[in-house]
Amino acid sequence: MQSRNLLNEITDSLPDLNKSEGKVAQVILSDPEAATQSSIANLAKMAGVSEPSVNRFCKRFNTIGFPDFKLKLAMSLASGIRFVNRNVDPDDDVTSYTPKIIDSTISNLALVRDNISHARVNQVVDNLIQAKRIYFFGLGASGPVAKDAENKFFRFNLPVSCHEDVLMQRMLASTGTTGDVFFIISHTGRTKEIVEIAEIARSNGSTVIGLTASNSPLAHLSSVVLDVDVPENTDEYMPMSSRIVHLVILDVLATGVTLRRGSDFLPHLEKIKNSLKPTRYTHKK
Amino acid sequence: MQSRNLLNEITDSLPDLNKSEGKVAQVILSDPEAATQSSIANLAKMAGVSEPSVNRFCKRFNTIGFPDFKLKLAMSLASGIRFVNRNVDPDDDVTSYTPKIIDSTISNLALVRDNISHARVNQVVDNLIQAKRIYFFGLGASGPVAKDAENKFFRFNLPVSCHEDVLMQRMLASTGTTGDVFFIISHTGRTKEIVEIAEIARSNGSTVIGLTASNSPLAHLSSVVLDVDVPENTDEYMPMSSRIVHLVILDVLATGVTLRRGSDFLPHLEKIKNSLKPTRYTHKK
DNA sequence: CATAGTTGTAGTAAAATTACGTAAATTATA
DNA sequence: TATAATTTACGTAATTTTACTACAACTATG
Repeated sequence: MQSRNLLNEITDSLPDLNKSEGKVAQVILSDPEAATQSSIANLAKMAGVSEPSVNRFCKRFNTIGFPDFKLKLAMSLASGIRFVNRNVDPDDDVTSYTPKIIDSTISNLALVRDNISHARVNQVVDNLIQAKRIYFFGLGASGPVAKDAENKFFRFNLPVSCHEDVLMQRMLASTGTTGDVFFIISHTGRTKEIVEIAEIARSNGSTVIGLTASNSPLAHLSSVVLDVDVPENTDEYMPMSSRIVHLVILDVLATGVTLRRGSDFLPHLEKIKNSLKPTRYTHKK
Repeated sequence: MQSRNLLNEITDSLPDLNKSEGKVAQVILSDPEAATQSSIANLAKMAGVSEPSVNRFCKRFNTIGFPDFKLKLAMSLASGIRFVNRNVDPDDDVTSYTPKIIDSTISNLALVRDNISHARVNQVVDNLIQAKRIYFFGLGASGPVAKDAENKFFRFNLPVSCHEDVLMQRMLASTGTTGDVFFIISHTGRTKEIVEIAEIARSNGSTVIGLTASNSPLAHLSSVVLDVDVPENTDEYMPMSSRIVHLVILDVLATGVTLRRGSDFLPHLEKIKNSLKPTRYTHKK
């Protein structure tokens, strides 16, 4: 599959490689940038193997040959995945931490793009369209995400609301019925309150959609899970970018709903857009 | 500069190219993907020029030669910029609109990464650290962004608050003084209410930081502007991704503040993190 | 008509790939 | 457990492809 990242593929298949291929992998992984610049002869020397070994190594990863391999490698690097491990350093200055943070966000988005289950997305869109009511729940950092979701989805003339208060959430969950959709957003999927609320909602026959970490308690409880495994921020300096990923997934869902509604629905969106015009200063020429 | 995108560079320098170089550019721009795959001989034939012409073309763009050029080109493609014009289509299905939306977000982030003013970021970090009080203001879609910012910055022991209510905003702005920072988030920078509020704040000697579109009324009024020009969503199906960009910029600022605080401050962040532990189900082995 | 700039031809150098043979490792067998 | 048989891994050398350089011819411009 073209979709996955070449660098990851190499790392993953590291145990399956034989001796000389292993050496090649080592050299490439230790400095992928350099690898994209070097010739096959040079790389062979670096790894202490023959040129054909390098060539065979390349072909193992579904590339035509060495030049094609370098190309794919360069693309992997550019697609941002490389920055996964480039953490912010205590003595970084603006010029270095700014791109690092943006790149790490980009890299997380790229990961989601390549791994998200399209079937699940479709299923969630189905659920949202057919819902009698939709509740977006989130706590802490997911609170603003839930609010943003409300802001997006009310445009569809769907009965949406958003709650950040555990008591409200609990009450609503316990009065929900079949046809109600509880869309629960949680980075960890382990917050006790939120998990309990999901439980209550399910027990009343409501649909629970979890936008959360896979294999978390919330994920197991959900009717449909959109699982997002953004690497934990072990580094104190790295911001949590699961919020961003969650927001973008909500964008995807909103787009799915819009498309499903068909073009008849566009005038309605237009109307909402226009309603804001009088609140704005017009553009000057 | 290495930072800019090769495809853009080619497009921009299109008028300055001579005849044969122009032909080469045409062929490459018409199908950059193909260009990265083809040999110099093939590309020369495609463009109807000689091989050295292609080679000269490559060198014009600060590349060592054709292979290096292909590499850089491949990287440009991978960095996501290509998707700028790939809009969602009414008959797209999940498998096509999902990557389109994520890619367009990525592309916007990449743009910001390459164009954001580091000096301004620094200046804003300065302002935030020295602030007596910080207010985050946003309306509509920027409301959740402001809330997210509050969620981030309260961790720094800074006196932050967040307001989405125009009346509150107006009152706070009018009672602000020197040393107060009003951080105003607005996609358009043209919402009358928000612009007026910025005006009031400035007139009282407060610092106004605008996270908004360049050349907008709000941008002109601000003490410091972080300008973000995410392409307008002319397409009905495309979600507005300036929110995302705003959030990531706030991540950058938060990181800036953390770093400026120095390592003495890390235990404090750790404490906040730990305070959430009892609310979570622990990970099972 | 001269000169700077542009383009192509032909030769050369470099790089990558293939084919093949030897060595190592694995498995089977005595 | 030793050894033969077979597979797999690896490198050498030749071949082919690819890219680059030097130079010559052409074009346009003053």
